[in-house]
Amino acid sequence: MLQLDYSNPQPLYEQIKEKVKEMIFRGLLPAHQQLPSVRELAAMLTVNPNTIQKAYRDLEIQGYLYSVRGKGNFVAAPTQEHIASQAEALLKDMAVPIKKLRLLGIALETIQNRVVQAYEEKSFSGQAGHDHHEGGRP
Amino acid sequence: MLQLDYSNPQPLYEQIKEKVKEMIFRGLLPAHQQLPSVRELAAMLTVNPNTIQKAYRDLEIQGYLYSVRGKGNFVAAPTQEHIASQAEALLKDMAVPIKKLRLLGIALETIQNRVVQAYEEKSFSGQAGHDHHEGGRP
DNA sequence: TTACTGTATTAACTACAATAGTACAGTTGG
DNA sequence: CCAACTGTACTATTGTAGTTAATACAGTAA
Repeated sequence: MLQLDYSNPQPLYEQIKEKVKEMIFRGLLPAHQQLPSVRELAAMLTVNPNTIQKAYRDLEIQGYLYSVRGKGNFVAAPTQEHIASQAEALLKDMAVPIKKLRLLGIALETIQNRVVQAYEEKSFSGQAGHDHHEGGRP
Repeated sequence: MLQLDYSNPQPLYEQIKEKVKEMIFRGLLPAHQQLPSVRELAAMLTVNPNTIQKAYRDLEIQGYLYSVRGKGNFVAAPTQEHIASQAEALLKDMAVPIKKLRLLGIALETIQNRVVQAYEEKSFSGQAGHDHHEGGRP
């Protein structure tokens, strides 16, 4: 469901953020769905609760979650504005490699073909997990 | 000519590598052109010689430079194979944001429009304000 | 020889990522 | 109320990467 890669130089909390965002985008986590508690998810991933706390906090700041003291963390309702700003950031990211490719003398058509290819490709970490609701139980 | 950004979280040696690569791609540094010595460039950028050494070393490993003990560092002659592998890496980089954009529900056409836009844009590092519109499509 | 080149090594300092432990504040159900 | 859960905050410690610093060694050339 949420697998961490310790050989990845990317920080654990960044990996967690990515996974949660991806699950939200895929619709696996509907709006107002409660997330595992900081301590619970930390136990599931065998990382420190502080690491989860940082991931959740960042996601809250970025507008993906909202957190309620004493209750938990919940998926935020997506706004059109939020999606647009996320898309804009991603489109901007693409500009850098494109400009480098032009400097390398790569034709625009070549790039566009790969864009279509990437867009149509079955995406990364492909398997859909199943929903498993669970209460805390010692 | 080669300006470092200390507010950039990217390591100095990475910034230096990027700049040198860019100058090579732009043809400002022809093959076999001698680069500033490690100590000289370090003095120019007011950074430690070790930082320059690391940048040069990485560029040598990546095939951009060759270095001769006692003489200096020189721009390597570009090979078709080298360019192809660089291009492949950049194309691969583009795949990640594209897949995220699809998850966001962004249309392929929207992405492609921005690809064209980025490709045709003149500016890269530093210079802004010059909106030299060239070509364009009806 | 002298003065330049690249190269290697070690030490120290800083920042960040992560763990560990503790403490406090708010919610909820029995 | 109380116990058990939630989020939140803080300090201390470890490990690693980036950077500076200083020194040394090896090859080239005037």
